[in-house]
This record gives sequence, C-alpha cells and structure tokens, in this order.
Amino acid sequence: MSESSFQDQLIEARRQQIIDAAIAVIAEQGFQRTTIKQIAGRAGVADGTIYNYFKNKDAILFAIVNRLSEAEMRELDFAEAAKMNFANFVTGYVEHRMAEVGAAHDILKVVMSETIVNAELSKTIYDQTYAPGFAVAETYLQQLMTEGNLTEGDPVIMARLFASPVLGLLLLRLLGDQHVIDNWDKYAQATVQFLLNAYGADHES
Amino acid sequence: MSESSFQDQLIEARRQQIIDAAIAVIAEQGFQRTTIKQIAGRAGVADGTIYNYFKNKDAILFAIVNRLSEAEMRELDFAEAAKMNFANFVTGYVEHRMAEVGAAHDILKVVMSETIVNAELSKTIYDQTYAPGFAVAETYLQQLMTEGNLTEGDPVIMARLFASPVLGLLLLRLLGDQHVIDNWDKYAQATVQFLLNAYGADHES
DNA sequence: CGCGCTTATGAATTATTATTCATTTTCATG
DNA sequence: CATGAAAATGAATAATAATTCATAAGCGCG
Repeated sequence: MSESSFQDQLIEARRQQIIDAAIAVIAEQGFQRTTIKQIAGRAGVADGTIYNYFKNKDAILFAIVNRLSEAEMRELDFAEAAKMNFANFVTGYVEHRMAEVGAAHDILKVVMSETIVNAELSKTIYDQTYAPGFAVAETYLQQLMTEGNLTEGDPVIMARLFASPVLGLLLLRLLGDQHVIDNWDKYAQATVQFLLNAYGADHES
Repeated sequence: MSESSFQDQLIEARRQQIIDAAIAVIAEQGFQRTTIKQIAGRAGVADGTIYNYFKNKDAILFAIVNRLSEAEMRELDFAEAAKMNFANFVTGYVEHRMAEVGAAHDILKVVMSETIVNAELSKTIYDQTYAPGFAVAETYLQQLMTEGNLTEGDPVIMARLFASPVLGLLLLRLLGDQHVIDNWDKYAQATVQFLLNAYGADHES
C-alpha cells in the first residue's frame, strides 16, 4: 500500500496541475467554449494526457466543482455554530459565505451556469455545499426557538430564507450587477444588519 | 406602410410559432443540446426556414428572453407603487415576482444559465427586467425615508437587498432545492413576513 | 392564366472538437 | 545498463450541427 505513495502523489500533483489550467481557461471563456486542446496547452501537456487523468471533459468540471466545494466547506465550523450568540452567527454566516464568493468570481459564474442545467452537477453542489449549511442553520434556529428567543416557525423554511439574501446578492453578481460587484463588502455589512433586523436583533445566547 | 400590414402579421405569427417551438424543446433539453433541426421539427417547418426568421441560433434565445421579459414586466405597475402602504408594496412585489417565476420554471432555468455566461444577454435581462424593478424600489424606499418611516441608508443598496430574498429563493429553485420547489407558495408568504420584519412592519402610508 | 416575387425546402457544406490509440518516451528496478 | 511497465504524445477518427443555397412551391395581381 505504502510503496505506491510517491507515485500517487505525482499523479495527484498532475491532476491538480490540469485542474489549475482548466480553471484558468474555463473562467476566461466558459466551459463549452473551452476545448481540451486549450486546457492541455495551458497545463503544458498533450491532449491525450488529459484522458489519463479524467474520463472526459465533464469529469474536469466535476473536479473543479469539488475543489470549490472543499474551499467553501473548509471554513465552516459546524461545532462552533451552536455556541454562538445570534449576532455572531449571522456575521459569521454572511461574511464567510460572501468572502468565498468574492474570490473565484469568474469560475463561479461558469460553474453556476452549468450547474443550473445539469441535474447531476446540481445534486453534487447542493448536497456538498448548500445542504450542510442549511442543516447547521436549521439546528441553530430550532435551538433559538426552543429557548424562546425566536418566533416559532418551520425551521426548514426559515433556514433557506435566512440564506436567501446572500444567495440573491450572489445571483445579482452573476448577472453582472455592477453596483453589487463594486460594493460587495458594503453589501455584506448591510446583509448582516438586514438579517439582524429581520429576526429581531436582541437574541443573546 | 399599411398595405404590408397583413403580410407582417403572418410573418410575426410564424415567428411566434417558431419561438413557441423553441421554448418547448429548449425547456426540455437545454439550449446547447437543442438543435435547429429539433426546433424546426417541433415548429413544423424545414431547417432552413428558421433562418428566414432568425439570424442565427442565438437570436432565438434573445427572442425567448424578450418574451419572458415582457411577461414579467406586463404586471408591474410603476405608477401604483408609490401610492401603496409598505405592507401592500411588499406583498405585491414578492407575490408578483414569485408567481412569474413559478410558471415557466424549466425555460427560466435554461435562460438564466445562459444569461450568467453571456454578457450581452445578461445586460439585456438586467436592463429590461431587473433595473426597472430596482428603480421602483429605490424611489419607494427613498420616499419612506423622506417621510421618516424608514432608517436612513443608501437606497441603491437597500433596493437590491430588498429584492435579494426573492432572488435567493429563485436561485435555490434553479439549483433544484426540492423543498423550495414543492412549497413555493409557502416561501412566498414567509418572504413577505421576513421583509416586513426586516424593515419594521409598522409603516403605513 | 401566367408572370414574378416571396417564402419554404432540405441536402450539402463546413467547421469544430471530444476522444482514441498506435507509437514513443520516461523511469524505476534488478 | 537492460528491461518492461507506466505515462505521454499528437495525428487520425468520428460525430455532431450550424448555416448556406440552389431549387421548388406558394401566391398576389394584372
């Protein structure tokens, strides 16, 4: 098992090199318009080499999605959430989510676009990135309700509604709203206030 | 000018017939995967006929976008907005917007997906559909602030934040969130409450 | 009726690209 | 070094589809 370790590392490194190249080119041009030849060229390998590391072009897109998803999840500390007061929870949720989106704008555009029309991809993204966040929010909101600090309601709906302003601003970004793009940080601050107001800003754990 | 009127009507009718067919097929399969041959087949005309009515495949997509945009705008009465009290304004905004989205789900998915990665298309959609709505909301929120019924803030940001929950839920729909899709009406209700809370539910004109 | 203009037709053209695979290169190992 | 397995190469393949265009059909009008 361990004797293949170094080889495996090399293979993994080359995989990442190809993914890097793919992200660069695809972010510039979109997925459909990017050819294998372009990705190979950017990665400094031959066309055929790509197929030693990826079954087909779609598999590259999935690899990109997984990398983004991992970056997105890395920061989210599930255990911490339950202990926070509401203001910190909101601030953490919004700023974390919006910072991740702020970076990676171009590749995210392409990935979201493909995701919307690809059922397999949307299931992957949804399960890996969105569902865990909702689960945390549901649990947290339920806890607030149990403690009597929040008006009763369906936590499933409330969690999604809680996330919706961030997602809505993301959509505006993706659609090219220049004001949202240029003032992303201000929108993050405003969103925190907005959510605190919506849920009554006086919940302290 | 008027002698060509009947011919023009025929031409316009055929155009619409092709757009109808295109919407049907593209909603099922996505834009890229739909061929001119399929659109022509569904419309009951020959491949080449399509090109008598549309410059190329992209022009069909633009025609679909314009039709959706017109449907979306038809219901929005700008003059009315200013006279409403806040609760009615919110209810009107949310329910109108979410009802339009509820219909046309499949074709909207495709259109949004293409729009995100097509600058020309996103400019069209943004200018025709989003910008007018924001303009109404900005004016209205500014009015509330002037009357002292709303905390001061940048109305440009506030208008986008105001729209963001609806857009966020739309994005969740597009990503295939089954709970959001299945309970769209409940989400509309909850969004109204959410917005009323966020802005303080006590604004009467 | 028949002339001429407009519109429809769909086979042929042309271009593009994902993918394959026979061949060559690399490189760890004995 | 010699050997052979693993990896890389890139030219060839094989589809796929948008678009064109020579030809045919439809149709208003004198």
